[in-house]
Amino acid sequence: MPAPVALVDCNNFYASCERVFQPELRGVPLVVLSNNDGCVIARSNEAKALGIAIGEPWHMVRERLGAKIPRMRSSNYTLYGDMSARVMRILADFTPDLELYSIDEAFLGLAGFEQRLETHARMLRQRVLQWTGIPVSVGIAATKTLAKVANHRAKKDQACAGVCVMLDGAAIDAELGRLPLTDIWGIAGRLARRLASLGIETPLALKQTDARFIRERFSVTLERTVRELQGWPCIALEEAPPDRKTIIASRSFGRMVTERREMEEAVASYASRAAEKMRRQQLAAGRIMVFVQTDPFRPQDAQYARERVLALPVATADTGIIIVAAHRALGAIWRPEFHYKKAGVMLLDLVKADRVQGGLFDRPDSARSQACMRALDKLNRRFGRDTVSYAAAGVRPGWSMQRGSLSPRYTTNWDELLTVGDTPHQPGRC
DNA sequence: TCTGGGGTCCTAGGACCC
DNA sequence: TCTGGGGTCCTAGGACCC
Repeated sequence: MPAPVALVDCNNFYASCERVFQPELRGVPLVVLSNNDGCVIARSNEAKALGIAIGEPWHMVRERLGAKIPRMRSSNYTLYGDMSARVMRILADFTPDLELYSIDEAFLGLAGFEQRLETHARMLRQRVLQWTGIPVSVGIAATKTLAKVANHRAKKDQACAGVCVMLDGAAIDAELGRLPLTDIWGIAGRLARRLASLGIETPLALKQTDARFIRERFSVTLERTVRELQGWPCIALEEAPPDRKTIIASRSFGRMVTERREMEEAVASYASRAAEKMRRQQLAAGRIMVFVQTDPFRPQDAQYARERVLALPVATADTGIIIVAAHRALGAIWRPEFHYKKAGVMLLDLVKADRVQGGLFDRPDSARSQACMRALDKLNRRFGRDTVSYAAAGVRPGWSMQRGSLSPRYTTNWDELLTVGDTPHQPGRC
């Protein structure tokens, strides 16, 4: 019998966070909106009852509900991150085996608590509510996938009062027979349709399917889901979060961008944000990708979407270099004739910074550092303001360079890269 | 001049998660 | 008029190199 695992999930997390500090939002329909107040990303129970869907455009909600329009808040990720950290610190008091799964969810290994699972869970729930004001639901089962199912039940079934321990075989099967396939972790619309076409229409039917058959017809991932439904843990608790493999900074624009200069500023700021995130995680990037796209919701406009990947000469966490490289990548895909709705910067091939044996700057007065600073100056002059500060660019000693330890495929020429500021755009050339 | 296999990289897209 | 952002994993064709 494997140790039980709990999934703790904050109810309507973003909406609940807003309510903690704004009591007038309690008990009324409330939605939290995405960037530019574009669409709904969180709903209170009262808003769910109005039939508002996640991802529904805000303007459509307003049109549809007219006088019954819910309260709304623009999203505030700083607040949510802070509240999340507070909740997670409390959870850590309830188990030594904690996996922070997302901003509002955590898995808890409960080895040693087998005899008092329910009371333990109720204490946890009570303390989180009392100390943070955030209501949570707790689902406990033999595997992560089943803990998700139990959590779902804890949320939906009033009788559970927020906690559901699901360890009894008959009770599990009854629940799995009731749910749609898409309520199972890892199964969305496409997979559910493919399964249904084989006569597998409920999680219970999936559980009773031969796992090897599933691996052959689908994938090893879905096979794991089957075994997890059967009660065999296949997805381990990951207490130390794995390092990120990519970091993205992107935004939809509030209005169409048509000027290259405007796009350059946007991309520079995304590059800078992505690099900051990366340095916070002690990582360095081997490649950078920049993408731009028009508005797919305007079919009457000419559509265009391109991305350009650029290998950096060495893996680096240096904001200045990232910005210069992003600028260069943008030059390769920019076409003046389109109206752009979105752009972004992705950092790829991330490696531990301490294994890089150096980002770019061995000494601030090295030739390369000087070249980079000149490139930054050029960018700043071009944009007419301090787009990139040296401090933000991380121009400082602390990384010593050792080319020999780096992958030989990072062969881009720095001198070429750093002249980006004044090379005119040449189609097809990067 | 013709033949071919294997490997990596780039670009693009799909499916899933929160 | 108004349609999110940040992730993971996988697939596939073509370019290019050896």
